[in-house]
Amino acid sequence: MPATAFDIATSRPDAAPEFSPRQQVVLQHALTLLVEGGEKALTTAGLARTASCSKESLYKWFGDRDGLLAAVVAYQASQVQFPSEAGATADAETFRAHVTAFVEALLGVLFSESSLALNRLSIGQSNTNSNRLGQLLLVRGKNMISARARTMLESGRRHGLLKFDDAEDAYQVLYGLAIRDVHIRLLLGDAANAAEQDLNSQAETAVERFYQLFGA
Amino acid sequence: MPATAFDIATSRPDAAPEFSPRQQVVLQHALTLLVEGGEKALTTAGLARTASCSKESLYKWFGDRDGLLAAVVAYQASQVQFPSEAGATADAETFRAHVTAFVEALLGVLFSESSLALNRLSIGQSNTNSNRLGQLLLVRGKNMISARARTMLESGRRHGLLKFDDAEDAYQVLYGLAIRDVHIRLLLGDAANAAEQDLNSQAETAVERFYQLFGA
DNA sequence: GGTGAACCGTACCGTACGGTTCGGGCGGTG
DNA sequence: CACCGCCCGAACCGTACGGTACGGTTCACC
Repeated sequence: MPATAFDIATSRPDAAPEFSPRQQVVLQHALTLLVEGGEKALTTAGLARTASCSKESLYKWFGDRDGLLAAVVAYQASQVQFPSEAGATADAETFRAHVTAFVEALLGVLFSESSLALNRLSIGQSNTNSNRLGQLLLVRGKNMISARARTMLESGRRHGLLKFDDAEDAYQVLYGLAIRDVHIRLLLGDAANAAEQDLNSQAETAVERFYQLFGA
Repeated sequence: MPATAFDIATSRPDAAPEFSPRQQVVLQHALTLLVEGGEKALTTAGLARTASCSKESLYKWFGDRDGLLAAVVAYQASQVQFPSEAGATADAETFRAHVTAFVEALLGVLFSESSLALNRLSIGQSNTNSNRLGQLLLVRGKNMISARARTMLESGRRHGLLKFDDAEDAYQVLYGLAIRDVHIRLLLGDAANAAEQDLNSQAETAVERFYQLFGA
């Protein structure tokens, strides 16, 4: 029994499921279908036709439809990469620039069509299946990012650039200042306005306010 | 043709669809089914059985299943009531208390099981049906609340208690400070931790930070 | 008492989709 | 060449659900 849904859900978050190239191509097709038409558009027959594979292979690789959905989530999560923080706490200037870059990358990920599609999918399934998808997205997505953010903020605190008691709390404020209600509006199908599409200036404004609250 | 889905979607947001008492009972049953089991749990046959009505009546009242979903959204939106702001800008103390109460009410609504269920439903449908549900939720829910908030904040500015350029921008910051990532986590099926369930203290912290940024 | 509207309960139909099975093609290996 | 594993394409099955039709009941009104 190869990489089935069960393995994905229970494996360590940092252990990549290592889909074969062929499987990754299929998962990319599945993701495209999801982005275009939502969950209803991702049928096993439709995916088999689009990806030129047989339904038999889909069931062999992913177990069942839920396993396929979980695999899509895991696959896209593995595609997301954040800029590394190679010693970016040199001085106040570069640290703040680094924080801004982090926020901009966060906005870029959360507002991307693929992320929105998978969030929509997971949210739609969150009260069924013992909520495997939602947990998967939280563990492989949000928690990874939040961990990265906390270490970054704590590094700033150690260098006397920031002041806060709880890094998680500080990160949540930064998140709120940056995202506001844009994420939920996009999830509901609303369109971002011009200002909200300028991720760089959005990030700078958020960081500016964050420093007003937590700057040393 | 009575209050069909089409009427609901195109009618003015402030024109209540005026469901009959019998229909409201049925819609309440539908909402309960949604809260308990998500969209999949709301089948026409299941609702007819639960609410002791006939499918024929459902289709007569609401047109089709989409119309039923839209009616549930409209019904629950009409149930949400915010505390009135009867001259609450008397002095700085009571105004700030009023802002805090508003934020607490906002948290209470957004984190309620019915609101979460309807947001999940609308988000899950947001890339189908020309996105009627999402727009409905935005217009009847978020926009109403945001309008209330803006007038409140502008009243505070007129009285010299707050300082900002754009009321919408200020409200978004207040929203972000209060909600952070809790909403999306709850939508994904995560549970709120102890601190996040204390809506009052959450609201006070958010307002405290909001005043640091926008207090006069 | 008669009439008609509203409604309930149930049976029914068509379809879409998840999941299985089968025949056949293709490439590697002894 | 024979065998075998992997896979494609297509046909097939069972079921769940949206939507419709119909007989029977209640009740208001004349």
